[in-house]
Amino acid sequence: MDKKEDLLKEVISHAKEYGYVFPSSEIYDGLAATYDYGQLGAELKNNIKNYWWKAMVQMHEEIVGIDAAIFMHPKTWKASGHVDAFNDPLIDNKDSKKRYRADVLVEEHIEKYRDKIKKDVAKGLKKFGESFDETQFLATNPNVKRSQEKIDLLESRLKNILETDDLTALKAFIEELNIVCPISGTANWTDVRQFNLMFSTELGSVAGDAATIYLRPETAQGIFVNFLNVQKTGRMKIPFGIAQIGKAFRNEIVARQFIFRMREFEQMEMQYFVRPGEELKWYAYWKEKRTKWHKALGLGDAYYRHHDHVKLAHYANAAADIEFDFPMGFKELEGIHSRTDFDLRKHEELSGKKLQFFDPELNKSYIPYVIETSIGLDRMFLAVLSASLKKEVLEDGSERTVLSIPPALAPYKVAVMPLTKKDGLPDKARAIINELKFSFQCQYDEKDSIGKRYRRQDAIGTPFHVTVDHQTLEDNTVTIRDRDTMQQERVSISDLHKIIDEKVSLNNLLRHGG
RNA sequence: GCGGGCGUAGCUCAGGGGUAGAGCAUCACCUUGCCAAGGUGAGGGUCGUGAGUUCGAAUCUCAUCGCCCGCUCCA
Repeated sequence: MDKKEDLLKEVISHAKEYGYVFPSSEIYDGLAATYDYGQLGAELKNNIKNYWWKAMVQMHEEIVGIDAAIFMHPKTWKASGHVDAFNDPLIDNKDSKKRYRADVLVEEHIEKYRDKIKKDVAKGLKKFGESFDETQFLATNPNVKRSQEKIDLLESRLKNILETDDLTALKAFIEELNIVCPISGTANWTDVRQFNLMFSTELGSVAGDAATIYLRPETAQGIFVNFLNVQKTGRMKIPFGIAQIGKAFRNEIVARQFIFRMREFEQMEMQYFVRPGEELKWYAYWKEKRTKWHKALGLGDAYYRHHDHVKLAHYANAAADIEFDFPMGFKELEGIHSRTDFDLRKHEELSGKKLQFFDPELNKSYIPYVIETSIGLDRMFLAVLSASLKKEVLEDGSERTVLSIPPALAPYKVAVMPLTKKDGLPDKARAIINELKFSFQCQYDEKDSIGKRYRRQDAIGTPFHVTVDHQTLEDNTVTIRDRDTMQQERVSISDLHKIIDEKVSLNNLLRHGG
């Protein structure tokens, strides 16, 4: 465990040291759980986006991409369920220091009465044997009736309290029911506090005129509200998908673990619209497809595992996570959800617009079912970074730090360096860069010993290192060093482009993971 | 929010009432020339912030702020 924590620390400090990720607003002592992507981080992030976008949009003629606004009509969040489902009343037990959802505590309390009824039924069954009529028993047995009345009463009171958002009453209710913490066994509770998971802000510059709107907590809704626009203008036929990359905002109660859980984060989502009844087929299809996309990167299959949800969100009828072995252990990297027709149906209800597709084969209209693939870009970034960071012990016993980022994602593709900064070698190196820069992100470095420069490039993850030496001036050959094997090869300058392109091009990735 | 840890140079840290230190990094020059380790020199810190004690505080006291870790939510 300690080892794992240290690993995350190493990733964080490496990320900072080499310009991948900086703590946000650092000169003002930082802002909790907010990070800025630096000069190399921005490149890596863009490359990841690119790989995703091309694999999803470019490789699928039935998928198109959009870029919806972060601001959306407030009704959107009413429809999606975020307004109701993501306002959690929380309460802490002062003795055990554990935090609970206050409404869940009450529900669990109510559950006890349900268990009691079950026990009574079991008793009844035992007593009456084969002649036992459960329906009649439930309706007539005085114990059961008493329990049921209690359940009904408590449930309606809870509903009432939740609907009025009366936090004081909720705490009083918990105290009245003598609910205790399962850990400490005490009823020493803090006040109930509301945690709104959505960030609100004001739209409209004149005070008083302003309407409260939210920063989107997920990008998916931008796709759903545009379902009809895209379907009609793109003449899309089911099944088809809409992809989007964009920021989303969640006021997490606790945002932590570096860029794994941030309040401002970026999602890469695709909603795939299918015929009702065919959703589980497509769900399986996308689960496999997305897994392939990940594994094509070559970080190692052992880093991935599936986690199928047993407990499903309010909108889903099947859900699985692709989990990644982060420095903190296996955690969710991507979610594949079968969202049914929940979202479109709700939007249809609240907007009054018909969000359906006329299927000529079936000769009828229906609200499509949706399969969602949703990956956290920042998490993907962390996955790539943490799996790539290695400390190697070389044959001679010395150590090297290498960032073996998949070449297609690496910020710099090639470093070109003169062996010495004399005899015109720098000019020659510059000349090579001036050709390569049209295809690749290049870096020039002439400072320090050549060995030191190699190690610097290893540390930032540049896959190829080209060195110009005196022989270069005679026959136009250079040495090219492979970051991972440290092997060098002497090649002609005119072959450089081909050699590098073969390895850093997205094409190969897309062939295997697209 | 609660509990724990930590704030001294870009990084890692030492120092513990008497005017700020090391290693690495950075920059310049010299040297070397294919795997981070040569030499010389330079720049860089109101010791997180504020108050108190003291002749004197980076050091002691109090407060405050920030960051990190854990706990319930999620991509």
